[in-house]
Amino acid sequence: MTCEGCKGFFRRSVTKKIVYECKFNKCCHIDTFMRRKCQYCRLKKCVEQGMRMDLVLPEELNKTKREAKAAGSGSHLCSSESPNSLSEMKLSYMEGLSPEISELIKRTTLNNNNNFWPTDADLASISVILKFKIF
DNA sequence: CTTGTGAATATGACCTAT
DNA sequence: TATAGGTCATATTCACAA
Ligand SMILES: [Zn+2]
Repeated sequence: MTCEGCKGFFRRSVTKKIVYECKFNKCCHIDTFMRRKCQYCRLKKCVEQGMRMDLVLPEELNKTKREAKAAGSGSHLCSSESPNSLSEMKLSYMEGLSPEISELIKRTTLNNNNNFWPTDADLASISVILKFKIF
């Protein structure tokens, strides 16, 4: 649940993978006025309040979706290299990982119900996960 | 060092889609 | 119906000339 402003801000931030920077101490007070003054702290608060980046359609997938729609009725000529599903896309990030890490990621993000999300303890035990852009 | 101006970016209220 | 992406007028920031 969020306002339209933060909804748009969050979506733009995630899809474009923008990395903001706080000009102060990463602890700016965010309200309807100040939210426009520090994007870093705004995004930080969005996450703190529970907004999840994994609920934003990754740009790469969104692109194939748009292309499919733009193609109109004739759904031919679809020789795109882009992934056709979230699972397919996430799998491309699995290459080169140890089987243990790979399995852990699969179990926590690919096949299970939408409500499951790793706890801080889970994340701490697999800091390697932070390397993935999609997170 | 101020001010004006137009381009580039970001925002958010409203809309559409599933 | 709930929630996510799309739209685009408006607002803000930026670059640079005067
Ligand atoms: Zn800040």
